Amino acid sequence: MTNIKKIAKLAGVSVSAVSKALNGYEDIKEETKKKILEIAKEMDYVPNFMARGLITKSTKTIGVFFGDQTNSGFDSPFLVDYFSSIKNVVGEAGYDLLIFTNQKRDTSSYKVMCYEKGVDGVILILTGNKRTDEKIHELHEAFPTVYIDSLPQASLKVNFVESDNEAGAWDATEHLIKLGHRNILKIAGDTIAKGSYDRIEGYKKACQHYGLSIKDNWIQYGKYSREEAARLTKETFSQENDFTAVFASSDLMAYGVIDALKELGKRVPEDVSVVGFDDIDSAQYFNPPLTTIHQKRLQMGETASKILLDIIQDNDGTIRHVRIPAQLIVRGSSAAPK
Amino acid sequence: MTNIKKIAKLAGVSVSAVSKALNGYEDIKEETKKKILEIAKEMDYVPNFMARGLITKSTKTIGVFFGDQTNSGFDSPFLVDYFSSIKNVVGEAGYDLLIFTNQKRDTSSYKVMCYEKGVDGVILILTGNKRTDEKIHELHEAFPTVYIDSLPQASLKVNFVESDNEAGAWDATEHLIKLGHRNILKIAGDTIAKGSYDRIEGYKKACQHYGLSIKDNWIQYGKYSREEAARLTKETFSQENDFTAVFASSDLMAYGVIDALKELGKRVPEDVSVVGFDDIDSAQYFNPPLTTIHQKRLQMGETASKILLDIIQDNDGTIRHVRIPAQLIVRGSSAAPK
DNA sequence: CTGAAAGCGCTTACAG
DNA sequence: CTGAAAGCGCTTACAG
Repeated sequence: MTNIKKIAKLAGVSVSAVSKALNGYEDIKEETKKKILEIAKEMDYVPNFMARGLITKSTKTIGVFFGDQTNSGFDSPFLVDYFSSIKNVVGEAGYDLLIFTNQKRDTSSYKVMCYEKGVDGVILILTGNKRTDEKIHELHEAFPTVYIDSLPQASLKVNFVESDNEAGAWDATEHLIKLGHRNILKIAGDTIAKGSYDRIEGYKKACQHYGLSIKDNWIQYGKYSREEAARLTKETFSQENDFTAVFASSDLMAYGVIDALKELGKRVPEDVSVVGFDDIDSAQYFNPPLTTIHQKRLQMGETASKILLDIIQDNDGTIRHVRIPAQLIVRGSSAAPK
Repeated sequence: MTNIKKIAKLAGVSVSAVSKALNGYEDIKEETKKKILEIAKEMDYVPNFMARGLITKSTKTIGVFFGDQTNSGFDSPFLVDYFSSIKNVVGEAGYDLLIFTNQKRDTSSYKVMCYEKGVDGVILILTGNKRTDEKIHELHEAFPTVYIDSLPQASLKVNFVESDNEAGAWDATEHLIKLGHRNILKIAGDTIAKGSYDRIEGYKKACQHYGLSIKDNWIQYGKYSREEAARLTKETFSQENDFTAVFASSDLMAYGVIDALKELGKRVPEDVSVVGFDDIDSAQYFNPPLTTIHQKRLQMGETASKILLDIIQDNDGTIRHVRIPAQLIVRGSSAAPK
């Protein structure tokens, strides 16, 4: 490939002049500039981004970490939406995306990985079990960072965007209560993410608000796994058989619940109503079509990207925290109890 | 951040010595090496990858282009599987992924973009309408490149991995014929990709093999769009009403066909059988569950990544072309005609 | 307006 | 084994 030096030689000017022409500086004669640009074009000049980045410390690249966790790699139904919206916003602003996949390096520090690749900012998505407050905080101190969803701890002082999980869980629970259900089993997710707690909170508060008292074993932890949710459902129903509804903290777990209910010879929604959370693509096609809480993932990705671009341009140190409303979608898996 | 110079100073050695220690060279005293490594660790040294890349011309990064096309951005149901498998293979080999999203630059040349970002190799996925033989060929000459799926032209001399589309289409058609169908409408995709032609070929050849004669208007082009497929189905059925089966070149189009048939008051599969192609996630949940051709996308991504890593290590100029078998999955949308 | 020079942080022959 | 030096391709004060 051509470099700035060759162009300078051909144009009969200095490399500084070429650099200025190429970067649109004003203090250069229009004529000289034109000539340089012509030659550059003729020679198919492409700036070497590493040489440039070495000086400017910018690579026009956004780093993305995601999915160290079961059910949240690229196989997660959410990721597609997040990526698609991030891609658009960030792409329009002139950035490419660097996805950290290298497993040969020491992955104990997000910060170090970012230094290594020289990204201008970072988006963290569902970074799973391996995340810790320290890792995220260290990163946040060193790079413009936005966290999407699944934050380890509520108290963490980082920029982040999430669904309003508590309100969503409240709406799901209220929906069941208003249909007439009194005994509602909660299949919760794991306990590492803020969102998981919020979905339990919403359930508890709605029950309390409507005067339903919850027994200890009414909240079970299904690890966001279809199989585990099925197992728990069977186990819990074998101990206590008067549940008329189940509220699962994810659609995948709701599928597991329905699997189990079918095995137990219960019809959904005639015998037991089931509500999920997420509204993944297949939820509308499931049999029965799943009543669930729709997460506005595109909007979440978009919002996170915009915040990140803002911070990259001007980081005033303010911590931003955006909560996107989630929406109850009533489909065929919920109905009034008999 | 610390650099090599500071470490050299602290260790009381030259920068060359530090560089050698850090990169595991042999011609350095064990004792010196140890000391350097200790200090580097103490100071949280991270090599500057841009300075290194400037010299080594390697960034340990694989570039990915995808989706300039309708229905094939990150919103494509396939992409997830491709990415997930690429991520694993490439990540194990010590590479990160650079996704070209920047829309502010001139995107007329893949090659130029790759030079700009300094990637070590490239994977092209479903790069849609904007792709041309020249663009792809130019890239192939300059960088280790593998194309997955959706190749513009059969003749193109590039490394690529695809499903065996023709055999898959043959199997789908044969399945319908063996059920007893004689009048099978083909809703094909667009006409820019090799795979699209192959799926038509498979249909034609199977029909021919079993002595079915196809009329001209039995092959319609639905642009891989659910809506367009629905429109075409209604239009074609209004002209000719004796089809007992439809074979669509994608699941999304099969959904569109079923949408249209429902509108026309036809039951699937009782009145008309429908077979799709792809086996996207929701196909099994659709009502009725869709009979379709399963593409082994994970295997495709894996194969493409392995080929790419091979080429990066040792490019002998051989063009590799791998065809992965696709598999008929019989579900509820196909049955014998009445 | 123009160019010589320093420098970003590293690696790589090469001389000792 | 060790270090001085050149150089990767660029940008950025600075002097003229």
